[in-house]
Amino acid sequence: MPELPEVETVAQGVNDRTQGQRILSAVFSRAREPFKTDPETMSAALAGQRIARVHRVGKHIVFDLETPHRKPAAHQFIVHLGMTGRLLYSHADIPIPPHTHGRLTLSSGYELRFVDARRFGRLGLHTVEHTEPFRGPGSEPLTISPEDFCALFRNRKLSIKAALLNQKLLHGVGNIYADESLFRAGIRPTRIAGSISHPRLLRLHAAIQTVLRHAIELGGSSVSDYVDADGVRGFFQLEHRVYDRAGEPCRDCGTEIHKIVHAGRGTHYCPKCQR
DNA sequence: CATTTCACCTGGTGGC
DNA sequence: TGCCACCAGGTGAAAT
Repeated sequence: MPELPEVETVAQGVNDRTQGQRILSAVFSRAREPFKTDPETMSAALAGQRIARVHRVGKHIVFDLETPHRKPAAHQFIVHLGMTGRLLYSHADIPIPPHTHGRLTLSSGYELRFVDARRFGRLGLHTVEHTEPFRGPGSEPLTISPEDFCALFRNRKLSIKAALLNQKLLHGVGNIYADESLFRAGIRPTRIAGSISHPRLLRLHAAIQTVLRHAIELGGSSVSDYVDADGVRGFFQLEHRVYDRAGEPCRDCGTEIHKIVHAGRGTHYCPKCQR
């Protein structure tokens, strides 16, 4: 499932391949609305624009656009991959895969295709005129200061895992990286967030940044069917310490990794290393 | 307001 | 081998 490292990988790949290209046309299927903006409005807003830059904000892929005269466009194009969404940079001759809900035809003869079997992904426009650029719902895990990070959890009565999954606090961390970060920080996922000591939270801040950076270097985790803009899988799943390792020995102490359902999600931890 | 639960969706998987 | 119930989880709405 695409979380921050996977979204970062896709955004970088799309930026490398499409920066500077013009969008000749944009078409979106009407079937059952994976859209925050209606398809006609999006098509009209995107056609003829030039892709100035593609980058990541939280789990969102953000397209900065320019008009043909290189002036900032009125909108940013926002893509959220949900669970199974893919943004594929494919030559127009390549057959269109099933579950393709959107296609941007580019000046290079290639297309950017939004493919999403489970339809949890979303496409939309963010209006830039008269307002600020898209900022996402929460703070950026890779740039938040240690003190601001600790303040997010002060007096919170929910578990640290539930807090990490709440995108309004920290955006970009999902189920895999929450479990992996908590293992590396030695924190039980069910611990009440507000009860964790300051030094331990600082350790979590560092663990999250280390894990996310390492995962980006390896192109993300391909646990279900995640692939990047070129259809290539990531390798961070080989570095997982707890996620999807229920019953296997902890790499640090040999204890069996436990799996429970917590905060509505499969939650993996080492009962000895994480208190 | 803060927190928890649940529906959405369908391909892959495990059990028989 | 084949079939089918069930699981996976990001998000937002509804419930508590």
